[in-house]
Amino acid sequence: MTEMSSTPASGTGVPGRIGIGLQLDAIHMKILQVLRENGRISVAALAERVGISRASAYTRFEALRADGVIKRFTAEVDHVRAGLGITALVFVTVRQQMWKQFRAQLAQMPEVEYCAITTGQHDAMILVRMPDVAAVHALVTERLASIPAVKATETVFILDEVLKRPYVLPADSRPRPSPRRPSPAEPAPPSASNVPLGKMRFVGAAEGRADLKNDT
Amino acid sequence: MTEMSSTPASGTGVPGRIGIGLQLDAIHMKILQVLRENGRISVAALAERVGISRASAYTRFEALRADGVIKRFTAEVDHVRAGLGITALVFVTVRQQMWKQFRAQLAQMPEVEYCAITTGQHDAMILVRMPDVAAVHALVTERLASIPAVKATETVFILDEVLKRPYVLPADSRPRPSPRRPSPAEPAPPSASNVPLGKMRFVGAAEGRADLKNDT
DNA sequence: GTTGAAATTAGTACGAA
DNA sequence: TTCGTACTAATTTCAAC
Repeated sequence: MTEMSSTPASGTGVPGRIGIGLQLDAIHMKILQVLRENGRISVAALAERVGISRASAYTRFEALRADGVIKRFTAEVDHVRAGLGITALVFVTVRQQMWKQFRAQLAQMPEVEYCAITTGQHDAMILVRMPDVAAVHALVTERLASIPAVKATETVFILDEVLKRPYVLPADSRPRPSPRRPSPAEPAPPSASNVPLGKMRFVGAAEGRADLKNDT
Repeated sequence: MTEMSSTPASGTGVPGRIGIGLQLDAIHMKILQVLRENGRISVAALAERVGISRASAYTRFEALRADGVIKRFTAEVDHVRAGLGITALVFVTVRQQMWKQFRAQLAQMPEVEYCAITTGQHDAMILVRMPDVAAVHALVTERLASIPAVKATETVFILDEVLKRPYVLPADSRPRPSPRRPSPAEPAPPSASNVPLGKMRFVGAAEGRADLKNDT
């Protein structure tokens, strides 16, 4: 009832993709930059730091949330302090045409913090946080290995997390003129089509992995 | 500013480990659980959801922040919407005794969202977000390859991020009795010492990597 | 640790530029 | 659109229990 960040008071109540039309300008970026470092800042303070009025800050803030640019606000918890001192990466090779099963099983594993489908020799990378090494072992050998969709796994332990930035924004790399396509006048920067990707030494996705989401 | 081990404004101004004395109980965990999903919830609403009084919620909230259990509050931004549509993992082999250099160079690369030191055949894993594939290529071949500490890299693209949980807590796996050591009476669960780690198929850290933080 | 007050601040709804 | 102001509602703080 007293939730601060509920989003019922917006026009579109569509759960999926909404508001793809919001063009982000420099002020939007600045707002994101502040918010990713201090997610609990008041909108008034945000307006002051960005250099706009409070009313504008409220409007933009709400627009960013409604459009899905800001997906959620979260607290970063020290997992060691919370009792999960061990972090491991599990690289999974998934049996073809069983991706749907794999995803379904993952959803039932709350200890998995992150899972990404990747190119390369493995199909997916999973990051898990566990109280001890034995728990990782149990997870991999008992729970993951018992999933039919899992063909093979390779586990690696994280010794230290050097850095974890809240979120990377384009402004971090270099001030791009605008998130639009470059005008035909200026010399086109190197694109994916004219760059020697072979130098990157990455392995393409295994065959049959192109269709990730619609699978039996 | 984006180093992980920063300790924001709190009573004790010690930069390193502070407040190691806070023992987390079930209510603390519940607070973390709520806060990781909704970082902008008011303390009043938090108290209501957790089932304690407002004052207690404030006390515990502040204690969690001061003790570093809650490291920061952040906004999760849709990187695609923000103009960074490509995510890649770069596995780096670091030249021995050049870890300090490697870390220093990483600090100057804002496009790096995450970096972890791992066991296995590679030494570090970096997650980068870029506007296009060409930018990844440029980063790897020009910026990373030019670092003396970097011996070799292997790049993999992320095709889809299946899940990203705000933060995993022990309560997610199963209700553990307490984050303390088990009493001698109960049968000890399998620990790291008596578990066949060989079945996990993970490769140990390369030699000379044990000393990660104090290096020349 | 909890309840209930006051003081402060946040969020909203208008106008005007 | 953005800004500035006033109004309303909420939160935070501080008191006593």
